[in-house]
Amino acid sequence: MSIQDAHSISLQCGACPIRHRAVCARCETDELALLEEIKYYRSFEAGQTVAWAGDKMDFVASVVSGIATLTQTMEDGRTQMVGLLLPSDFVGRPGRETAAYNVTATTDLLMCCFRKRPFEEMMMRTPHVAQRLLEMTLDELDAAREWMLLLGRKTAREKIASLVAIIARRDASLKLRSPQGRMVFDLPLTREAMADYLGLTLETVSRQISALKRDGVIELQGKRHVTIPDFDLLLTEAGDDNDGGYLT
Amino acid sequence: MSIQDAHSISLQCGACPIRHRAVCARCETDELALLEEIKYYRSFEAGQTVAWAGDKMDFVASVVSGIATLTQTMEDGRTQMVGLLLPSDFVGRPGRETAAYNVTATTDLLMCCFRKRPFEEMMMRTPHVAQRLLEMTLDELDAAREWMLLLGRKTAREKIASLVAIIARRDASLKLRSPQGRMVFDLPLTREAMADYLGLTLETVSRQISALKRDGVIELQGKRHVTIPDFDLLLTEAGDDNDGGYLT
DNA sequence: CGGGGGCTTGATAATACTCAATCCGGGTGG
DNA sequence: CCACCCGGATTGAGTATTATCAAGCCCCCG
Repeated sequence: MSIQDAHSISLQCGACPIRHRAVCARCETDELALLEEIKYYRSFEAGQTVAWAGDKMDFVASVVSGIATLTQTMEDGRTQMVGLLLPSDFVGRPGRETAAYNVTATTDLLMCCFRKRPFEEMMMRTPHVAQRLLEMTLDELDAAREWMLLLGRKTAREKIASLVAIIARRDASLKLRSPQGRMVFDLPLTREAMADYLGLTLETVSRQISALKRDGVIELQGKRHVTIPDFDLLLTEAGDDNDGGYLT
Repeated sequence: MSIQDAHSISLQCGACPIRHRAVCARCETDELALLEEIKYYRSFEAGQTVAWAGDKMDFVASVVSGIATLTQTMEDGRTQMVGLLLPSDFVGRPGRETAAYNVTATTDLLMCCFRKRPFEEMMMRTPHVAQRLLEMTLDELDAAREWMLLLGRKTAREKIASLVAIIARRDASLKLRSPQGRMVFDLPLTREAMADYLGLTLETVSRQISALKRDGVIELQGKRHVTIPDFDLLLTEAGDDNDGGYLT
């Protein structure tokens, strides 16, 4: 999906790559037709800002392709990432007028947007959108709580290992594989973005990546391309409980 | 509301102190009647565990009075609080069989419980419960993201000031006041619980409380009773943006 | 070949942690 | 009634981890 496409085509919902996971996943054919009427596509280049915290935001959207981040900043410039949005993830809050966070495209990004007002009306009338949104929000809350454990209690090394594991898992799920054994993928984030995710400085990120490489937990081809020789080892380094769970 | 009451009386929803803020806030009279049928009260003493992570949990609940915490722990014992539940807050996730976190009563606690199955059925049939739950979950997600900024980027001093401000705000909202000027209230958490909230050690919590006291940002009567001479000063210490916002 | 962004590495400093001793206040049992 | 005890809290000394400041590298691209 190239950037230009966004202006020239109107993707059919039935053929949408995120159809089965997005906020519209539960919709019936007739509901989909309603969504089809109010949706439009917007694209952003890597690095572009989608919205600034406090901006009026008159749409909500699903990420179709690419990656976006939600970040919060303090007056002195300290910034913390509070959301990492991958394809099918939802942006914006029904019932809120302004953006609560900075939304930034970290790769080229395509979003499926709905004007807020019609979307809210649709949520009132049909239950399936609201049901799916609740489910997705609960999942996000769980992810946020996992993230809080990482931020509050993990060491720098564990934080890096955790982030690599998270990305590995998401990549595997995209490829419909189970995360285990040897895995190969790309890091979609700069060292600075990783630092903002993990509550570290970019120097510490760099050092710990080097350390994990030295210790054979990860292998690097270039700066971004990663090989995990042993996913379980990575999980151990992340401080995650990787024994048990599969017997229940 | 004493502990004994939980076993002897069945509070009428119409007279419930959290009626206007809880998951049932939007319910009509007839929906309330349905809830009334499936609800029951449970009480816990301060310190008791409501559920362990991984336990089967066959109910969801609203906190009626008292305070509970959600915590996550790593194998080596490091623990991070990921939720602080005050009256009207909701516990449990529809559609999930087991508890995802440790739920602990930090004060005497009264909960209004619904067996999961009937509650889920009710969510399917009537929209008002699901709508309110979505709203509450979105609010919690916002709070979690604010919390992430705190954990990832704030100094120990800022963390303490932030926590005191959060508690002050909630206490004010309970008393239907706006948070400003001079404020007096109790800290409902031990130093250790604060440390788990903030991702610090209890020694650091203690030291920073002493420092804020020394600097006149807070005053203490005993260990728990706090006076804030100037709420704006506290917000400044918390690193929060306290100018602007009230003009929009 | 030069420039620049992203990244790495090094030296030093600051913040928060660890280990340890002591304090305080409230409840209990002699 | 008072001494004791205990959990929670405070304070101190020394250490470790991570941040800060700074220099330089790598690789792509013009």
